[in-house]
Amino acid sequence: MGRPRAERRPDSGLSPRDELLAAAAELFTTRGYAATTTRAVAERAGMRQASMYHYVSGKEELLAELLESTVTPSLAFARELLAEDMTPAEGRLWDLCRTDVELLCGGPHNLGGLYLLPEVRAERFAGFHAVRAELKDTYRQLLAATEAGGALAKSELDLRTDLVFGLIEGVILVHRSDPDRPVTAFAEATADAALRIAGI
Amino acid sequence: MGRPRAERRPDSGLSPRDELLAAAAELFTTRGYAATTTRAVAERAGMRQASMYHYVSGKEELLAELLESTVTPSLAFARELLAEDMTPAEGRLWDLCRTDVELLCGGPHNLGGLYLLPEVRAERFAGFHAVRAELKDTYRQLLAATEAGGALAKSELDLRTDLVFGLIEGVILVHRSDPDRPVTAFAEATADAALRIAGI
DNA sequence: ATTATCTATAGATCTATAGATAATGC
DNA sequence: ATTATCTATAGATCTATAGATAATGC
Repeated sequence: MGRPRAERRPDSGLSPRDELLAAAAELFTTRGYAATTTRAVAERAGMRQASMYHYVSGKEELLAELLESTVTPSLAFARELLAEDMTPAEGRLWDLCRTDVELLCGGPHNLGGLYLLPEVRAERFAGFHAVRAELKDTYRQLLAATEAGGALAKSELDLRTDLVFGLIEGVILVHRSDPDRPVTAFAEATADAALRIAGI
Repeated sequence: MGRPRAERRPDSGLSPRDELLAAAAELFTTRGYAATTTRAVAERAGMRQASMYHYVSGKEELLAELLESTVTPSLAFARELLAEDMTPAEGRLWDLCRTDVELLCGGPHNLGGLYLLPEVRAERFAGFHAVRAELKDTYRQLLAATEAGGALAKSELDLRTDLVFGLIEGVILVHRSDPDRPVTAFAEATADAALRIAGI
């Protein structure tokens, strides 16, 4: 109900809010955040610019929600893995790496690419940064639980964590310059590489 | 000569054009390209907004020039290394990785971070992409010249090149989240990691 | 009556040009 | 006379609000 839209389109199945999020995801990742106007987002979602404000307070809210949606599933999986303390840490770390690469490269738009936006550093997105820091800490803990990692001094452990985490996030850049690469094999190869960096 | 500036400042030693480039480098990397106004760039360079147009045609020209200045030195060094075909390729690859990490993390602003800007994909910056592709190809050739690399099938060689190159560029992200890390040790550790990924 | 949408627009930018001005050089 | 700079501004945005409208539900 409510006034009909000016331009009717086939039903996407998504709620208007989700249509806005999907439109924002595509535009933010391809054109950038600042370069994307509220009009562009609204129109791609099938409504007029002003109608967008019925669902969200503005662009910021869209970016904040998209950002969190990229890390939250990773963190959930990472925590599951961390809890399984009877399986060897090596295999769990490998699983985490593979899954993260698949999550980063899997979606329709390069959602991980949102993390590259300079605006993301703003205080407004502290929530995202907190979740990301937790995810990184899970990497550190898994690394420390491996046989090779258990022997490391703290500073060396931190360094390896940064290198492994950097490799995984660097995947966003690789994916950006070659979006059509088959994901599964690439995710496994990256996980292999991560373990080699970790010293396993 | 010419009319004096409205606000006098201590001489930086740089030409006005270079002051504009330096200002743009800082603002583009921290706030992003689209979010940076011509006024912000000009004013940080010590002149009024309109005066900027006496030196450059607009923001695009600044970004194009900054981008090329980040890869050109890398490529020059990479080519030197490629030519030294009596020294083992393993050591040369390590040198290239180390030097690139130092170039990416060394400067005053996170200049490598420019590469993360979504706007960089535009056709306008084809020159930069060409130079970057050449640099990546040098990585591939060095890798192929190593003992481990010589045995690889083409697709496997390409994959390892992507992983190594991804690790190096991923360093931009690591550097962004921790800009104060001592660069030299980090560059060496990253080069070590790159060789491990390469299978050496 | 409720509500999802629309149209219209005020106010705040931002870019790029036009034309004035304040130095130096000849 | 030359030139690096300035001030002023036209034209083109873009955001967010105000208020109208066209559906459905009761």
